[in-house]
Amino acid sequence: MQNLPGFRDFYPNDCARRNYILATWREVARRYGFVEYDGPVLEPIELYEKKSGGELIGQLFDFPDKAGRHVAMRPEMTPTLARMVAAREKDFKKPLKWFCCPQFFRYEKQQRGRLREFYQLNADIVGEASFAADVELVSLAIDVLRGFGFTEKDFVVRICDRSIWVNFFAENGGDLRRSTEFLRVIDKIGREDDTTSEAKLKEFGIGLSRVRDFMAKPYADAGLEATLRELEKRDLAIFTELDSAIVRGLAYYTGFVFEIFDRGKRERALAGGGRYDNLLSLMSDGKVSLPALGFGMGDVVLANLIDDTPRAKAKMDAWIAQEHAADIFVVIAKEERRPEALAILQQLRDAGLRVDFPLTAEKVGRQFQAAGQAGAELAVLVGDEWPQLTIKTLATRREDKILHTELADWLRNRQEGG
RNA sequence: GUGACCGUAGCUCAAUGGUAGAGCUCCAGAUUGUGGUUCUGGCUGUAGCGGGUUCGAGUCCCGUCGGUCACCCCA
Repeated sequence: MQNLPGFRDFYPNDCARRNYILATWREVARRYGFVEYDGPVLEPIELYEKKSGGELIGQLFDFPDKAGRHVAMRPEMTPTLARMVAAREKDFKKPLKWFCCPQFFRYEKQQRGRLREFYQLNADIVGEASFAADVELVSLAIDVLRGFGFTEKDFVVRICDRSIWVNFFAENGGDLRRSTEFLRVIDKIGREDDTTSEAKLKEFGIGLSRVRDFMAKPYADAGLEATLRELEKRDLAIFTELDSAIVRGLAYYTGFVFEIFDRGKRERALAGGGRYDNLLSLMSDGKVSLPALGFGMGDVVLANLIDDTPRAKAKMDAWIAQEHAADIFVVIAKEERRPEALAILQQLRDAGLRVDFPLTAEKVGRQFQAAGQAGAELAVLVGDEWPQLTIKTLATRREDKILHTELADWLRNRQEGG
């Protein structure tokens, strides 16, 4: 039996890679004062129909459950977050700084950087309308990537504000009721050929050349200017670029938006997000109205970029080696001493050390080989000299002989000595 | 969902339509109480699956499943 397309088996090394990514996400998010939350993996389909309907539904893993409820595997977190916040909004001091590392499911044809199952860091700030929240969120996204060992040479954050396009639209005689439609056309300009874009823009009475001119000159409204200045104060401006072409495909974004790309342009977007000040009100039928913003960063593209970037790869490999390494390997040199060796083993494990040993009788040479493969620092050899032990430091091959009753003290001294 | 290319050992890959191979990994020995190197030997295949053409198919054709890439979409 093969696994389903777009779904992954996580063998120990794959699992370690995933854990590294999740651990780094969590570590940086906590450094920023974000707290972790989570919700159900399975939701009623209505939750996702509410926000946009139509196309989104086609990419859901959805099915009837045994009671006939129409349910869907979660494809994103925002609707769940909106429901959770709406239900107990008054229990939490604003602004909320919440993050989550959920596994998502989307029925799409997989290719590089896109599977049917993936993890995504989601970080959201709810209840703060000021640009300071925009800066905090982008800063978190940048520092997460720095946490993986990336620098400004590896990625760039392209930022924009949808309001500059809404203003442009109004100044060019556009009907503001159709501004969302207009933004969708702008979003696609880079991906569609010019004749298609030209034709679409004609519906709004705007020429492609005028749009191109607007994109070409650096422009920022007052809010975006403030955001950029603040990023400079945090020394994070080197990671960012103003880019009028970033408007994001989703209809619900209301202002500040950003996307993060690798400089080599080999991968899909690493992350994307923005402000969605009206979404909570929409999702809660007007019950709760709070400004909000957030971003998502997926593990698949991120892992590709880590593999492509030697500095980041080395950092990950070091973490994994550390995570998997045993502290001590107990070598049973005389099988008759196995009971004594097991007592030592238990004593060491009780002390919180990671200790491995041969489950069945093995040649000493093979045991040392296993010790090396386990990444152990020390081998504790139990054999003929009992009650004396031989402790071998594997990296230096140095050997110390001590009484087994002195083992705990010996280890303590070694640790204190550095 | 549409299109292109690909599918041979656990992994990376060879072999004009003519008896399925190599490297790595793994296992064993050289070395009966001291590892990573080296040397020697060994295991592994329904050629993704199902049809067809042919004296003969890993090779050519069709279908199907899976993979990769592009389109689409990107919550």
